[in-house]
Amino acid sequence: MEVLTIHEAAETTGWTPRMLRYIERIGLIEPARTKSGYRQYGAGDLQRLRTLRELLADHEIGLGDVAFALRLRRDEALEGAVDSWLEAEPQRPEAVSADEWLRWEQEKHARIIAALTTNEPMETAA
Amino acid sequence: MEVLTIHEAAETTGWTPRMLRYIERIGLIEPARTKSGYRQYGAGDLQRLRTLRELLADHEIGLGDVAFALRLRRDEALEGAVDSWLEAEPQRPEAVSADEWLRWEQEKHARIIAALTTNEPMETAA
DNA sequence: TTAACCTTATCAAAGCTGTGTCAAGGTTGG
DNA sequence: CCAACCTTGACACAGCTTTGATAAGGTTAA
Repeated sequence: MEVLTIHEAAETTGWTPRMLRYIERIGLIEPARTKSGYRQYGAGDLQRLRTLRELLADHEIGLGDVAFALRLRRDEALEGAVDSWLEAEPQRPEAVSADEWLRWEQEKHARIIAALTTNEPMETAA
Repeated sequence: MEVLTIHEAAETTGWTPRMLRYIERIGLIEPARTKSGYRQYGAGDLQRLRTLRELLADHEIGLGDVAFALRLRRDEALEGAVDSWLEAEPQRPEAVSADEWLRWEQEKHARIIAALTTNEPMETAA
């Protein structure tokens, strides 16, 4: 047996067919299709569906959260913007003047751009 | 003028006081407090409130999304788990046997751990 | 060929998010 | 001391997310 239909995949992973379609729609797992459009879940898809369940349960997060993490990873501009915003976090308000903060902000952007163009630490190629 | 009250902060940032409390409750911006509990918004808080508005508008994301990104950044176990799950993404199902996939999975964890303990590319210290 | 699948689309309900408003009470500055 | 703030908590509502059910129709394998 090479690939499973949506009902079979649902059976072996604990999701419902409905949810498998939903998970696909939000971009998390997009199985191959037959010529006529039937979904074909391969071994990798099944494993990912199972680990997805664990991920959600273990950390009390939702599908939307994982979808957002995926979006972050695919949209570098977004990731940069979010990271950049979060970066300023640990500042205690009293500790900085508006001026210092602005300089920090500008340097931060520079740092992030530098990091983006310098680091490519984890190539996905085997 | 050093710090602003919640209504003043709302005024100058375009949020409502209600939303400022909400933003605090989801962990995004936690202003200092006076001894008696009044919120004190400093220059940094105000700047972050303004850039937060931009961030949401520019990228069509919600406060909950930013809150999740913050959670990712604070909970390394969560971040590792999510990244690890997303990592397997580009695989085409037909291309891998279950065996190969499992090995890939295991190596991936090793790679991620290695990366975590090796890279500390962006120190937040000035 | 036909039963048992699959597809997409739609209606629906439960729950969460984001936001307003109000109440009961504490703090503060003139 | 009191008007004008602030606090938390609650009720409420629109809109979105998550999930199920069902319908109308295409595909497939015995």
